[in-house]
Amino acid sequence: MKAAPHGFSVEELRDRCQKAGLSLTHQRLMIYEELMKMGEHPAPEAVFERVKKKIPSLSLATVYNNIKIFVEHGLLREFSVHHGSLRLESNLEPHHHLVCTRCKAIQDLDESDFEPIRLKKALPRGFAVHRYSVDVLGLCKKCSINARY
Amino acid sequence: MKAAPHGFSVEELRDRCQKAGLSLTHQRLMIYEELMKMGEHPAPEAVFERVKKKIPSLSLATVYNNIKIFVEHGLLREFSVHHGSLRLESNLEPHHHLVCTRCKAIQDLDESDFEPIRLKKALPRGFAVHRYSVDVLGLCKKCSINARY
DNA sequence: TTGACAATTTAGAACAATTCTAAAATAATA
DNA sequence: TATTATTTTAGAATTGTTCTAAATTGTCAA
Repeated sequence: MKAAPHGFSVEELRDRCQKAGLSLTHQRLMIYEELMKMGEHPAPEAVFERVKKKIPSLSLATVYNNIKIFVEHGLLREFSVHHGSLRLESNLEPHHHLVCTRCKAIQDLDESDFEPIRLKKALPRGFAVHRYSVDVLGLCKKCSINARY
Repeated sequence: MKAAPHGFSVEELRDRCQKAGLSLTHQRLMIYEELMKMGEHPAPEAVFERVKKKIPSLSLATVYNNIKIFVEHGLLREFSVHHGSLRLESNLEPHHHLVCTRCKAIQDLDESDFEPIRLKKALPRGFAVHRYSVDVLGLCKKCSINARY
């Protein structure tokens, strides 16, 4: 559970914001810094609570706004592509997925299409592995064509 | 986008329900069949809309109920571990995840801990791969201990 | 086959996560 | 410093999901 020291310095962030036509507000900076500090795949609510201690006037909408902006500008990523609603899977055979990050389409890939997944190092003690799930992430044909507008 | 012919026949389903102490209602059967037919990683709402055409009195709660029951009994799976809220990722380095399906905890795993992911077959034409993401799914130490009560 | 009991369904309320809105505040830039 | 574009804010609105209690239906033993 070690926190990783990710992210840009204030100067680098200011630079990137400028290039992207984004104002560097106090809120934006504090949210960014907290996100980088937390490192534990936090939910927006958790970020809000932390930053609110430093900026009591902070609005939850501001946190959502900035998260969206950070993601759009590649400063941050979402853990999973399909956060919005539950997606179900009737295929119980071992398999993996081809996922378009733009249109969110999912396609199954046979497990046998892959070389076996192998770890070089041992996993944390006590973790009982049930299965591996590989997502091949990218843009489907349709979306890669539309991407260059 | 081919639909896969998953799932049990009515008789097999009746059998499994009986063994699990579940009634085999008309709604349950229709929801199950539709789920197996859809195959496209549907959301609950989409299942509801389809089955409602056959059973107009159907309630959305029934769909959610049955999905939960099917998942609990291993007749169905969730596409990705459901966190209920957006989870963020500040680590932009290539890496993978260790995920506990019970407590939903996520831990990063260095990409270098894995042998390279390799495909045996070509992916669908036109798909532009950005990255591979491996989830190692199972129970963390704490949860595997609590699991046997 | 029926009757009793348990399981399920239903509609709508409740809840949680997220987005929207419009006015007020702030940052960028000339 | 003034102007303009961007951002923040609070709260309302929306969406996805769960809860509730009454009505219905399925199961099983007699």
